[in-house]
Amino acid sequence: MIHSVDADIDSHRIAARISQAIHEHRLAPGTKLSEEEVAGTFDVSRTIVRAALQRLAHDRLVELKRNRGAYVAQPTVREAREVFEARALLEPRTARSAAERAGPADIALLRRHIDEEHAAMHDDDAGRALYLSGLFHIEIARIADQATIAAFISQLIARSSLIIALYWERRRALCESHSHHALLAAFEQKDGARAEELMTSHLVDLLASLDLRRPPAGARSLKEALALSTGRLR
Amino acid sequence: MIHSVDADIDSHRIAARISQAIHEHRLAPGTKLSEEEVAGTFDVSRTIVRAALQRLAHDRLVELKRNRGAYVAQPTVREAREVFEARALLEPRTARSAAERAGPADIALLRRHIDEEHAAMHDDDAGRALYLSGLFHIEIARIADQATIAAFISQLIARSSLIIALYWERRRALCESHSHHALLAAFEQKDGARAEELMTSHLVDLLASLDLRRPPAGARSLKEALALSTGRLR
DNA sequence: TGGGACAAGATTGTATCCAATTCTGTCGGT
DNA sequence: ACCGACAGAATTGGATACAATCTTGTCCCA
Repeated sequence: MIHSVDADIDSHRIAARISQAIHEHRLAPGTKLSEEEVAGTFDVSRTIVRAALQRLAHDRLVELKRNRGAYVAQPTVREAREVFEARALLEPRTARSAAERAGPADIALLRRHIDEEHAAMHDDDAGRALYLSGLFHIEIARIADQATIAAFISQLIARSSLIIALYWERRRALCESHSHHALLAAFEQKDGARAEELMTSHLVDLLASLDLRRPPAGARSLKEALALSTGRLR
Repeated sequence: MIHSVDADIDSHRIAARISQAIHEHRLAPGTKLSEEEVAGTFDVSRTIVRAALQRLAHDRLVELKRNRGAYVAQPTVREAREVFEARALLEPRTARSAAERAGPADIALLRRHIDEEHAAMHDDDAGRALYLSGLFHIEIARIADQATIAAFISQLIARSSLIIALYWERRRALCESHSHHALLAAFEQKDGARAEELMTSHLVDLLASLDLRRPPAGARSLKEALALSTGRLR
């Protein structure tokens, strides 16, 4: 599962931790990631942190502004559409082939993911639920045994997490577990065609649950966040 | 075209140069990229080079071996299949939407690419022809106006270049320009469906022109290269 | 002659240092 | 009171120095 990467061990670990924090919505889009602060948190030198931030920047999870530091990315509306466009090309066919290949162990694993997702939901830990929901998709790519595509999907799902943080319409119920259950059923029956359809509509639903009209909803800088939350200033 | 990246300017430039060299088959798979050597070549410090190599490693163009340096990647047979699998998911639909969106300027640009490709071919500069042939695909993704997908395709094409270096069967004529001409015709007629079909079969042809049975054809290390080229060792 | 141990050299990994740029707060002018 | 200029502080960018690891060559012994 964890294929030991021969590249920078620590920077990999730090990038993974930050990535997970973003995924769980514990780091909001726009948050500044000061090199020294991160270095202090993980007790390494800035050199390592810089490598980690570069890696995250390459995955579009953070944006590096020259001489100004690293910030958790804030996908634009356009980027949001592009991410879901890419997912629409990759995930349905991948789900199909995963459904056709899935063995009992794979299905058990997926079921465990869904259960954990439920548990997190019940604990009102929406962040963790979102993270697990992402893992579900990544797991499917892994089952399809396509590491290259899985890497792409991982990146897209991480970015989706940011998009959800910015654009999710609270009004609409997201209710991912329903779609995931349906997908699991298709997997159990090795019904690739149905898995492909379900994944397609799942992605459509997800996109539909976003409000991609004008405004990037979330707090992007502390200043702006306060300005917005307190109504007009003064 | 060149949207000024706010991240490391020099490291971006160096990564691009190395990437192009790989693309043009001027750097063979397995070649070691010594930090100091690269640093000397571009007259910068190792710091910059390390950033560039990390970037290339993220794109799977080089492999970073801990404490042992950076080497031009040598995709396995499995990776080769995966890359073309991913291309098969992304490129046809992208070609379709590009064909439907392409304006006269886009078509002129594509035609210029094909012409340059011909010229390179005529000059017997197979490396440059291959590079331009890759640019043709990337240009299509750009026309489709999907930056995210375009980035994925760019990476896949770069890796394809390595795959071709390792697995291309010289016997079979590659004759990319023929396929590219046909695609261009579909673009001129704004025939998205046809463009999608043509791209699919183009990719199938490309994959078919490779010899993905056992052996990774190219020279991977100097030692092994000599061992192979001189027959049995003394 | 072949193989293993050891030492010197070379290369990468990380930390630290200094320069360059940006940010912040203050001052002075209008 | 508002705006711009300027100085100091803080932060990032890049180079260098040192430590850790690997490679290479030699020597000794079986």
